[in-house]
This record gives sequence, structure tokens and C-alpha cells, in this order.
Amino acid sequence: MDIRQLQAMITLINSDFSVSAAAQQLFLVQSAVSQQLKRLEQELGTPLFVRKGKRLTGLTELGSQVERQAREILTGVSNIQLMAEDHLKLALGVLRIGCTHTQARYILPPVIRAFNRTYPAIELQIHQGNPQQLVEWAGNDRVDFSICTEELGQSSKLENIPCYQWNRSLITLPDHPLQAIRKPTLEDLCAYPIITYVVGFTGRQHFNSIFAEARLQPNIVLSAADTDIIKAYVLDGLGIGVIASMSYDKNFDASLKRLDLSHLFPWETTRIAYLKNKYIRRYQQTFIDLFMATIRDERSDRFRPC
Amino acid sequence: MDIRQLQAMITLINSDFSVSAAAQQLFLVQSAVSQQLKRLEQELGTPLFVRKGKRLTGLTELGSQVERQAREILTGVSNIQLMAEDHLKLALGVLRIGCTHTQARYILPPVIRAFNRTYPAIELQIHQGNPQQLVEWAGNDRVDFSICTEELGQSSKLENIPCYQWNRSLITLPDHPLQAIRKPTLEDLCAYPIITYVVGFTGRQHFNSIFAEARLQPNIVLSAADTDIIKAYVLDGLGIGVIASMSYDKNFDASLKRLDLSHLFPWETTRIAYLKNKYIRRYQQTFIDLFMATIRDERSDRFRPC
DNA sequence: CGTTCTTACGTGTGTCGTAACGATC
DNA sequence: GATCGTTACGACACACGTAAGAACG
Repeated sequence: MDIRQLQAMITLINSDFSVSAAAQQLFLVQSAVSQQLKRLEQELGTPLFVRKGKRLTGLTELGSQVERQAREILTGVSNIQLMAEDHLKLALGVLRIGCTHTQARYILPPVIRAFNRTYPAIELQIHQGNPQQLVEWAGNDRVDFSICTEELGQSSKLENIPCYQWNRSLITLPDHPLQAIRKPTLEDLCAYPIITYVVGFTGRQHFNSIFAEARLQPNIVLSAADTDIIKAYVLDGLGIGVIASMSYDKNFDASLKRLDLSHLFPWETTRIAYLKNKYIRRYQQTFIDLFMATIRDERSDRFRPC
Repeated sequence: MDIRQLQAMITLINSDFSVSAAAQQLFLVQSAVSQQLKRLEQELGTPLFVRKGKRLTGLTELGSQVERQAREILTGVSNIQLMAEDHLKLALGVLRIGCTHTQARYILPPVIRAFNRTYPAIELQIHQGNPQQLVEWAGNDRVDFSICTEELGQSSKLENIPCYQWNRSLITLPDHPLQAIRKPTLEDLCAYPIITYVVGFTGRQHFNSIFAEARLQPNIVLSAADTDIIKAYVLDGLGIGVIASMSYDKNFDASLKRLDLSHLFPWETTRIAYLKNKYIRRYQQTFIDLFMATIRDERSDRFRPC
């Protein structure tokens, strides 16, 4: 058995069973990958893939058993290489972070500034995606970490670190009547057209549940994947905004007034997740540490460390 | 990086850093192994081994990090092969059991009989050793399971299953005065020369502690690694024997009388241990199941399932 | 001086790429 | 007929074995 054979198998799976796509990923020609897969099956003496004619379409029962092991082996192999690089104190490399817009725009900037001061030679990549993609990317080692609020706790492939908790705020135009109320109720919110996140992002699921439990029907006029869109439409007068509190920046958003809503909604937990058993390089650990430190230092009513 | 390189590294470590011994293990010439090790180090760009001149003497710091990963990788690789063989329903192969004399002689026979009925084509190997060796063998994958009472719980490399609990019995010649007492005390035992196990075997450690706690000094005239020796000398009139209760066989040992001592000593737990993350083949699982079932069925005052 | 590891060199296996073929949409 | 996967074949690389050399006890 050969590591490259396992690599081929996993890349194939990650490319939806397209041999040519896998070959491209691996910088090989299709035939080479075909041969590797064939040899692997021959060596094990039984097919790993379900075939429809010549097309590969899925894994056999044994195939998925092998897949799990193969992934572990490949993380192990990659770990050895990372450990060696780390040991050489190679302070150059890439740090691939997967996150949502909210994290990239409102949480990460100070962390990244600090990180870049410490490791100026490390290339930082921010891969923006939705929570499902972030889970997939972390699981496939296409990013080193994923940072977001949804989903990360679920996957058994991932290790996760709870980082901070946040809740929601109301944003409105300055003269809005709701700003006169100290602690608005869910009913108060329902009286106005609401702009907030789409389902799957930034706690929208829990947002919905709270209204459902109260048997209320909020009037969502618009939902968006990121806060900037929400703000733009609130400014435009389309409705009131319900956003993650840490997305309000009093310097940039002076034209909008913020009102805390944490008495209405559950606190959400944002986590960093990475592939289980993956070796964390020194500079990656530094990133996590800086992230945590930044959270602690920026203690405010908009979010809290955990 | 290559699996064979990792294999070479681990075999080298397992052979006390003798390249030639490792080469023999791997059915290669020394130079081939030398080259593999060299290539591995070159590829990682930093030495893994501490050298004294040409001799390899140990691992560098990085080396031991890599060792851990490499072992995991190799178990993974072996797992894939085992899964494939299992899937082919190859009911032939080898089952390598490491155990002490006590297990081999007094516990395993009915299990092995039953197992052999189910899988007549599987070759059973019993590797007898002391508890330290058993841990080492299971950790190096030189045996599939180790079965014994001592040590197995400790090693972080091993997974262990508690199987049954046992305690000690006194054996004497039939006319011995102690047999007149229902529940002898530690003091009673101290009045006679005692024959029991050597330290490291079959609960001798706890045996010692009990006397030490009671501030008593037992008169150990002879200690042996296995029960047969103890019995022989008891028969010979050298002293009274303290043995694991399950080692008494009323058919064979009719010339010796047994007296339960479980009111004096702590119960010991015998465990099956195997390499963590190792894939357990179907017939191996069957063996474990049969072992457990046999214990349950043979319920007696001499040991109890747990 | 024997043992043990390393280095140099020739040979053979095996993997990759090119290219032609076969199948599928 | 265009895309995708397999098979055949040649070229090259690489790992093993032989053999000679170097360091250690």
C-alpha cells in the first residue's frame, strides 16, 4: 500500500468521484490516478468504489471503512511534515482561515493585525463561506481552522474550541420610536418590518425559534447573509435591523442607533474548529491565542469570552 | 514520505536502534534500511535520531514526536489491510494472544476449545510472558491481545477491557491445621512458611501491601512465576501456598486442599488489552466474546465476571 | 579484528506521461 | 461528438542488493 494511493482515493472522494478533477488537484494526469486507484483495489483484493459502467459513483461498504482510516493516515502524514517544518522554525507558510463574513469583518481585523506583527512572513488566507462549507473545508483540510457560530459543534471529524458568546442588537435610524424603549419586547419588534440574517447564518435559526415559541410572526422584509447588507437597507429606511451585536461599530455606524436585545434571545457561541488529530503548528497556536486574547481584551457589552 | 520509511523507523526503535536487527525483521539488507532512514531524515530536513559516531542510539525531540504519529499511521495502514481481509471473509489467519502462565493454563483452555470449533482454520499463538512484556508486545503489535492482571491498565497506548475479578486461595496438604479454621487471619498465615508468586506476577504487589499495611512480616520461603511450581513445592511439604483461586483445579489438585482467602485480600481485575485504534477483526471479536461468555458461564466462587 | 553502519554503483521494479481506445451523456 | 475513464507502452526514477569503505568496541 502506498500513501499516494490513499491520497488519490481521498482526493477522488473530495472531488465527487471525478477522476479527472482529482488528477488535476494532485497535479497528475488522469491515467495515473486511474492506475493508483486500480492498484489500491487490487492490493486489497476487493472493490472500494461503486461503478456505473466506467464512471465511479460512490464507495462500497468497505470503501467507506477504508476512507475513514485513510483520512486519519493522511492527517498523520501531514502532521509529520508539519512537525518537521515547525521544528526547523520555518516561520513562513500559510495560515488558511475559513470564516463567515461577520467574523472576517468585525472580529478578525485586530487579531490579524497582531498576528501579522508576530509572523510577517506567514501568508494569511481568509476563505469566506457559509457554515456548511466551513465544516466541509475544515474536514477536508482545505482550511486550517474554521471560525463560526453554526454547525461546528456537530461534526465528529472536527475538534472545536468555544471562543466567545454574543447576542443580538437592534439597529434603527436615529429617530425611530423603538429607541425610546429601554427593553423592547418581541411584540414591539413585530410591529415593524425587520431585516436580519438568512437561515443558516449568524444565529438566524435561534432567532426564528424564539418567535415561534412565543407564537409570534415577525415581519421579515429582507434577509441577508451579512451585516453590511442589513445596515445598508436599514439606512435606506426599509425597516429595523436585528444583527449580531459585535457587528455594530460605533465609529462607522454613527448614523444608526443600537439597542441591546440580549434580554430577548439566547446567547450564541462562536467556535474555532479544526480537523481532529491535526497537528497545530506553533504559529497556528499563536493565532488561536491571539484570537482569545483579543476577545478578552476587547471586553464589551457586545460580546463576552467563554 | 513513504510508509516503508516509517515502518523502518518504527522497526528500528523496536529493535533498540540496531539497524541490522531492524533489517532482518523487515527482510531487507542493512543498507536498504540505512537508506530509508536517511531519506526520511532528508525529506524532513532535520535529524530524527541521535547518533554516536555511526551508531544510532536514540530519538531526537522531533524524532519522538514523529514516532507517535508514525505508529498511528502504521496501525492505520494495517487496519486497512485487516478490514479488507475481513471483508473477503477470509477465515484464515493468525490470532496472537499474549498472556501469563495463569491465563494460559487455567482460564484459556475452554475459550480456545470453543474458538477452535468456530474458526478451525485460524492459527492460535500463545505468547507467554511477564506483564511488562505483554504490555510491550501489545504496544508493538507483536500480539493482537494481551491478557493479564497487572500493568495493562496503565499504558496510554493500549485499550483495555476488564474481564473478570479473582482473589486468592490458600492451598495446603490435606491434614494442615489451617484447614480447620474457617476464616484464617493474616496472622495465622504468618505462622507458616509461605509459597506464592514473584513480584510483578498475579497480584503479588497487592499481596505484599496487605501485609505491610497490617505491619506483618509473612515468611515467604519461595516465590515462583507460576502456580504449578507453587503447587509442586506445597505438595513437597515446603510450606503453605497462596495462589490465585482460579488456578485450583479440583480434579487435578485433589491431593491439595483449598481455602478461600478473599476476606483478606483485595479483588484483582484481569483485563484484555490491545493497541489503541487497532481494527479488531471479526474473529478477534469472536474470541473476546467467547472469553467473556466462558467467564460468565463458569460462574464459581473462584472468580467473578465484571 | 569483528561488528555495525555508511556510501557507491548496477539492476530491476514500478510509477508517470503519451496516446489510442471504449463508454457514457 | 465531446467528455471521461481505461488500457497499452515507453521513459525515467527510485529502492533494493552487492560490495567496498569507515568508525567503533
